[in-house]
Amino acid sequence: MTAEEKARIQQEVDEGSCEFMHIHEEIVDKVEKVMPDEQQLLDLSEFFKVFGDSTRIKILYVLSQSEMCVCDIATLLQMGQSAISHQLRVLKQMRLVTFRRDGKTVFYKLADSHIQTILAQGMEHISE
Amino acid sequence: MTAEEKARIQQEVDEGSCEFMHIHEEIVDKVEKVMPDEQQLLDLSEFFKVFGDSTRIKILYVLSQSEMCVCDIATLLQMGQSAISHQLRVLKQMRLVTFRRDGKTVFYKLADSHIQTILAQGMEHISE
DNA sequence: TATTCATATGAACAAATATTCATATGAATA
DNA sequence: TATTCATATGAATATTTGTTCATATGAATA
Repeated sequence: MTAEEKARIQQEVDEGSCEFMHIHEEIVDKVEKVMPDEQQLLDLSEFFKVFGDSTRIKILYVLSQSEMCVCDIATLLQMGQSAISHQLRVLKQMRLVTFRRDGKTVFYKLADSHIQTILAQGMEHISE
Repeated sequence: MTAEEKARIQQEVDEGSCEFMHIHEEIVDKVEKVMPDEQQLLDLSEFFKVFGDSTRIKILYVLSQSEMCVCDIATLLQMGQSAISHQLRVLKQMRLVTFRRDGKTVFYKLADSHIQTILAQGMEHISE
């Protein structure tokens, strides 16, 4: 057992989480080696967080059917323009939607095909 | 314009969201016809909500590498056993993980291949 | 260039949620 | 069957997050 491992185990004991003997070292060591950056997993959860709100899911769904403007979305969802606009900002920041301007109107659409794939996989999962 | 449409538009005006003229009726009507149940979209957002937390994403990630017990996960994530256990319950309820018992130990693993697909698509998206 | 109007934004409030601490549960085994 | 120990759970707290209201912005056009 390396010094690093000892330190790790001591930390667990300090935290009161797990005792020594029943940790499966082979598994822990193996997986530890392939863990992505903390930051990458954080980004990943931030990305999925965007899908985890019913308003945003509805927006993504309607945009999967057709490009449309803020007011079309507000109408379909029966919600206020401001709420939609706030959520569109979140979707833009996470690059889930893009937009084009046409006169005074801004048309939004899904950014890329990953979004469709993820929505479809989610639909499959909950339909099982 | 049908009575139903008029009612809808009146509602928007009441809500102060959108004025009358700039709604694109063809789009709204077309998409309205294919909207899934409110409940289905709600379930979908609840499903994705589970991916939207860094602790749960880390759990899903480590389980994508190997089946393992609660304490292995707590060790890898450097978190308390209780926190992991609470999150595993969420993951179980949403059928993202399953488990088997072996003596006093409970081994968890990912429930099905959708989970892997969704994780992979998410990784691709944030890596672009 | 003054006005209009679709969209965006800031602040405030309400609601949801993750972690910790303390403790319960319940399967294995002494 | 009494004990052990991995895991689960309830309550409390702190933080995050979504919506509303009021207002700003800024592109089109009169």
